[in-house]
Amino acid sequence: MQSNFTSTEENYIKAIYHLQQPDGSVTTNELSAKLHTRPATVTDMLKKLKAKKLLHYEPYKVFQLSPEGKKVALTIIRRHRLWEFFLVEKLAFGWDEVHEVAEELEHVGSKKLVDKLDAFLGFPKFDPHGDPIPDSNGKMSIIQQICLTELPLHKPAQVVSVGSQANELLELLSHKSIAIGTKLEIKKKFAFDGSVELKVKNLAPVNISEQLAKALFVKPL
Amino acid sequence: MQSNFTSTEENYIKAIYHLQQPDGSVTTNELSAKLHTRPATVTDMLKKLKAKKLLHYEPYKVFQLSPEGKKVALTIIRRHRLWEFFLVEKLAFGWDEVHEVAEELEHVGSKKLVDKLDAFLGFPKFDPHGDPIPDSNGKMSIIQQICLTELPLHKPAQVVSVGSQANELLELLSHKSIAIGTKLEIKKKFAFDGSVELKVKNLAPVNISEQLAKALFVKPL
DNA sequence: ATAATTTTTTAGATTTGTCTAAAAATAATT
DNA sequence: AATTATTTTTAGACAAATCTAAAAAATTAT
Repeated sequence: MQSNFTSTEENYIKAIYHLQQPDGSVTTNELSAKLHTRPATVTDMLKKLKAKKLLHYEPYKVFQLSPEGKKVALTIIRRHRLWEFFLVEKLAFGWDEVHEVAEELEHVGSKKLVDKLDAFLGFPKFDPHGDPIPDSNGKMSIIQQICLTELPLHKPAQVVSVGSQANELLELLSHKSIAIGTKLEIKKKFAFDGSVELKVKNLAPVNISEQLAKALFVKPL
Repeated sequence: MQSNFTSTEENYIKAIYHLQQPDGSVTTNELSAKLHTRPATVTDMLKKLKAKKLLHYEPYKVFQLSPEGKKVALTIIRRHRLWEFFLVEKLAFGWDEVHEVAEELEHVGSKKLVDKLDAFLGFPKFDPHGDPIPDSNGKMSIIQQICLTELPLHKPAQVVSVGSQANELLELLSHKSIAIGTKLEIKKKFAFDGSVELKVKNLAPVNISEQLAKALFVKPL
């Protein structure tokens, strides 16, 4: 009864899931870019995933996961986010250095392991990046979060997630002393370049670029 | 600076290490049997490991790990035993059901992960089967343990390790209520079949076969 | 609507880890 | 010592995941 897909297949499934969120479909080129493989390689895998009934796919058309594929994706995401939580909460990793390691741990498939880990961690609902952790049935909590660019001036809010796990982003955030849970408010918006001036309690105001603001998601308080 | 061997290579290295203990050398057939692959397949891998300077090997001769190979083996064994400890102590796995899962986790190579896990667990010296855990330099504690077959009559002793992790063995031990740490003594030895009668405090005497006695290692108290 | 461009797929090759069958080397027997 | 048996290696093939180069389909532009 254990899933039994290769790590490679799992990586494709996960990538398709993320690209098709919330309800769209995905193209060969998008997936090829995300996984850093050539389009020809992607095509081969699409045929394999279709044969395993995980994917709705017809040649030259856009594609999306089947319900079974989506279920598999959620179990992989569950494993990934539980391990991230473990690494930060128990092993004292920085929240910006867990992604690569979790990327490996997520492919250990034992359901018993994952469920016991979940229990050991106290059934956490969100990972250290603020992303929801699916439970053993694939259900996730939804956070009402908005992009920092949509936060009104002077409205207190708390950072709940970041738009990607790119190292460059995480490095910049740590440099600016911004992390999940940081409470902040916007003091000023600059129309010229879209940059905004943030105020975090006890810290000097910082100016962040529009790109960075777009990668931050907050919950108004 | 991360090792960077494939899981398959790591499995060969580990198997060679165990077969060559304490100082002997290994044959193609032995390794083939241990890994359930054909001798021809083993030969291919031996050439690859030799090319990577992990193995002393000449065609048609017995072989053994080079010092570098041994170092790699010890890091794999370290990972395996730390994860076994984690699974039993933190996730409440039975000590007889952790082997397969640890077999997967051991291939996650991040040194930082392993060292932080080690610290989280309190730098344990022995895994749940009583086997010593190498430290981050590859050093292991040695236990002065003897085989149960060598334990004198009426000498109290404590089980410290088992000869293999075969499921059949672990099942039998759990049926007989014998585990690592169990204190026992031998009440009688039967010359006819080598079986022995054991007494564990608060339990009725049990008779165990010679095969089983050979798989149990104890520390006289 | 036809031509040009982009996207996607097909075809053929490569690497890793495996296999079977046959050949070569070593070990055991008579 | 010569023959037989066993062990090990070589040779050739296959599946998985990747690549490059070329062909086919779809999209965009003129």
